[in-house]
Amino acid sequence: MDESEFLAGYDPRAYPAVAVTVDVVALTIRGGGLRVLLIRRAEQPYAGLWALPGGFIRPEEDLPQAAARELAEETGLSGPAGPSGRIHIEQLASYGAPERDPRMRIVSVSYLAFAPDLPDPRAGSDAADASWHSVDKLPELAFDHDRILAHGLERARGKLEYTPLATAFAGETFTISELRGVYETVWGVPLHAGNFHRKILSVPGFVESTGESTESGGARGGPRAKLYRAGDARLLHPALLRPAREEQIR
Amino acid sequence: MDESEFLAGYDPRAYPAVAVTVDVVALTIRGGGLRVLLIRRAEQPYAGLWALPGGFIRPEEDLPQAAARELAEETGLSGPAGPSGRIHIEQLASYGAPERDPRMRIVSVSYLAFAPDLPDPRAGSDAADASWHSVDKLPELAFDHDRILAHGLERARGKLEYTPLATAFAGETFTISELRGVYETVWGVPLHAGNFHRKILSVPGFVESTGESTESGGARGGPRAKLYRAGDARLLHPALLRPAREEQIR
DNA sequence: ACTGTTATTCTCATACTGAGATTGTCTCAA
DNA sequence: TTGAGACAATCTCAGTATGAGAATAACAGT
Repeated sequence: MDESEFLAGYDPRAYPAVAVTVDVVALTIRGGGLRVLLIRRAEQPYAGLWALPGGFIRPEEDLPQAAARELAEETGLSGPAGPSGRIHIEQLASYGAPERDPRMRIVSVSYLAFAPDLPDPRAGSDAADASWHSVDKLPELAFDHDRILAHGLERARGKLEYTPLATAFAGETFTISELRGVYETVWGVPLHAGNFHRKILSVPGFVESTGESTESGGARGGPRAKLYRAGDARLLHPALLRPAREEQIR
Repeated sequence: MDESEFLAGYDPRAYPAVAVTVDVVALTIRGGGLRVLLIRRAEQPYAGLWALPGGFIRPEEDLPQAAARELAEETGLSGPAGPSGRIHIEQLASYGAPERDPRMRIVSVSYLAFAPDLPDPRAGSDAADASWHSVDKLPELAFDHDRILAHGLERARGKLEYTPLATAFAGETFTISELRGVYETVWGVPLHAGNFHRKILSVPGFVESTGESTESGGARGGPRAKLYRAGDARLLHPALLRPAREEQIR
């Protein structure tokens, strides 16, 4: 059945109510680990459990706007147009199983956000608590948010392979080692420092030199490192692939 | 605002009505070209224009079910669980700009479907007409369906690179040349036959030999070709990359 | 039988990757 | 002040993958 025909013949209000929400998988790197923003639910159902930040779309806003607003409400930061200007937001997927919310039919459009070390969240008026959780030791999540989060993590890991988005987790300028740390943290595997260095500098447009170096060597020694900023490439070519895992292929 | 709080305090019916539809970008290869299933709209708005098949989700069905149903209604074929068993369906993205439908707020969850040479569509009771259109010469489309279709095409082209989905466009068994034809058709570029052959056979799990060959040579000559079927790989490693286009990278 | 087509296999030069080693700078603690 | 360890940056080398072209042979049609 086509939209227009439906609408021509029925009063929308007479149809079973469907609500649309956005849920945001917001990732950042803090304390050496990959973390996701979670809020503790104050109300039933799943009161007391942790959940992804999200909420209903408003009548006048587009989906990406709703996602940026929900994220801003929890972190105080805005998206690409905002003051920080360095948050990447992209649509992830939609979930609409009839029983995913026990009260009514809710279709959730999920978004994935990356950003460099974000500040502590401020609990919104509607959330009992909000904080960054290591993705390695997650609490039980409300609704199907565990599935959404797993999808977001897999997307983030994949995106590092063929886009320069790892730079979105780093500061304005960064060293090759810091960038390698981003990859190692998100992928959870150690990388060969020499090969990584060679690769980053050989991919056109990934990074560009600032001409500067760090003020001092590393905390435990080592020479000063050259500083880079994100380049103008939108896709990495050739891609920077994760070590292949056989179980992932079959 | 969180879902539960909203629901605890408000009657959903009092909120602005939102409707959720699924729209399907169904691709097949016919007549040597890549084609998409379109239906001609019978009703306002955009009456007479072509649009992607789609419609409202039903209260008891999940999103993928709704997509499979919409596709089946137009083609008479079902998805992976159906009799044909060879149709691939995956979620594409969601679109929810407030003004994308002039009558009310509609959020559309789009799906992408691939299948081998599908039969002519049967016009549903709700559509004036339905047919396969070459993606190279498309008519004007209703709503934002041009954008959705463009997204679907780009997704399909990308998926051929790192998944064995090209086999979903071919029959149960196929020759390496037929598979190459799928890539050339979807990507719109000629590929080196020898290198393609080497590549396909060297990627583990992409295809497996049936031990058979074609009954006769090609229509215009040439030896009989060996027949293969889809292998058990879910990801191609290493990937089969399109010739890089500089404009795509920056 | 002859010509043109196409499947399949090779060759070879170039590019990319993983693993390991080298060089030199820097921090820290004895 | 000096020695030990950490680390940035570069290099080597073998193995693997890719692009381009060519060779071989089986087949259809004339």
